[in-house]
Amino acid sequence: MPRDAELRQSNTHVAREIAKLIVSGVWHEGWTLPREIELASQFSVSRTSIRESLSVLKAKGLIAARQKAGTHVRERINWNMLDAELLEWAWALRPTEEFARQLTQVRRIVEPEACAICAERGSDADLARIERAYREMDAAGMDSRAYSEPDLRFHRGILTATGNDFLVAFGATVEAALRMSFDLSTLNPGAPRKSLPYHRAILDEIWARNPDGARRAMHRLMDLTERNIISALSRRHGEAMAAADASREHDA
Amino acid sequence: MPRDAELRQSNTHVAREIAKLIVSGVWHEGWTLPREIELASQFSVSRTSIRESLSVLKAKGLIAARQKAGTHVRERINWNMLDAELLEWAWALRPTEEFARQLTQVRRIVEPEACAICAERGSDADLARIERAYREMDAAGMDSRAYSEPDLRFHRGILTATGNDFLVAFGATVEAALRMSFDLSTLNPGAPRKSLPYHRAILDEIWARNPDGARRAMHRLMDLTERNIISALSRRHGEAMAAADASREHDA
DNA sequence: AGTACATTTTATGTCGGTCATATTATCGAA
DNA sequence: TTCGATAATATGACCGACATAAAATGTACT
Repeated sequence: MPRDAELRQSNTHVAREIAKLIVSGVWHEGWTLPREIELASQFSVSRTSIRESLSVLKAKGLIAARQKAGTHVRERINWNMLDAELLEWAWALRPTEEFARQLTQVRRIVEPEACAICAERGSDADLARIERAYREMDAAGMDSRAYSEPDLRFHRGILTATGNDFLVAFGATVEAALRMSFDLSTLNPGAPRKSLPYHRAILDEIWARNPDGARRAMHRLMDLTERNIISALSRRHGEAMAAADASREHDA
Repeated sequence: MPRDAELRQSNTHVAREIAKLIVSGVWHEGWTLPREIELASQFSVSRTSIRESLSVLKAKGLIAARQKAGTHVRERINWNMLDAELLEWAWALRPTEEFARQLTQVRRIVEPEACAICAERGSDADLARIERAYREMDAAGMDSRAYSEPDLRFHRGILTATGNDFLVAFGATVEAALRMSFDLSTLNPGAPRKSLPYHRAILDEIWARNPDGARRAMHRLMDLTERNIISALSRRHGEAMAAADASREHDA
């Protein structure tokens, strides 16, 4: 369990907590955060650990430090929102509809084009890898968890097949989007599974070395994904409303 | 001078050096790097400083550490190549044609779409900001340095106007591409300046709230940029060849 | 011999403290 | 009032020790 192990480590935990305060806006842009010693006592860790946490957040563009002047929150424009951990934290801490909308919008821009490039230039070995991922998705049945993992490999496979390191790096964004879908799949069971034939269509176009068709097929999958996310979120919204009504009745 | 100040700081320097070894492939994927104590003596800094450097590289996805097992280079798929510093390092350390090609390819995918969204949804205040950046580009004349800075603001302005945090984060990639163009502008003076009317055309389409036109106009700018980069790189290649010939003559 | 379990080893993780450095803030003299 | 010297202070770097987890080794038992 590498992820859990990481979370258990104190510096990762502290980094996450501070990131939470920043991403949620409690510590807004330009804000000078408490001195390292004060942070250390607030989080009950040593100054060394605080410094390691801060250096992680510095690396992700959230904060910057200057001697004597202190450490301040950088403006959003410098935040590396395409970073894997930051995406994970942002969704886990604030699973908003806005986040989902924006993430889906970026996927719609990047993935169809990547898919076209893959159809044009992907090696047969790349395509075989994607095919394997597809078969595992098919074999997963209705288990969202078992479906989600090869699904990510399918999309990462396409990005990797482009041979473009920056598109490969975009895999972190896709991963975040799929995690989001997975989180919402309890509200909309079976929705992921419905995407299987769309994946088949994409793969067929790629095998046929048809860039335009591949782009369109990926675009249709993005449409479906967007519809699923929106309906899951509105359902969540509805449940929240119902819960509020129930609590009002209970109060009365 | 925040950038210079940062570079002077020892942990940033060490992080850059180690990143160089990893990005250039000297320390390949899966490689277990020397123990922290050994790194400390190699780089003549304390273990504390090494640890801060490593935590930066961990944050960027280049390496991962496990107690007792050591620290290893993660596979490329986990590298956050869209990170601002990593982009800067990668180009500074290995200014290859492949890097330029890939970076340009990603811009071609993202920026035209962002431009269309900007034309559709950007606020008048957003557009005014882009207009101001354009005017400063115009006023910069033939000075590449003075032209480059508002150029970045122009493109960042479009990304910001989309209201999408992930597209905003893509600004780091655009920044890297413009820095690359600037570095190559000594080989191809005046090339950046030729892009001015293309920027005007983009702005006109955005003001006209014409998404399709804006997308096409941005696409034309990307075409021009790609041509400029390729010609500068082939010129550099030619100069390298000439230098090799000269040295051969000298040897003979 | 081979396997399951306990023990040792070791590299990263955490701690507290000290000193260095840069930059802000303060104070004093012209 | 302004400019320059000085003091205060928050981050940056260093050190040495101990904690922890996991790999490697050793040991007992089948």
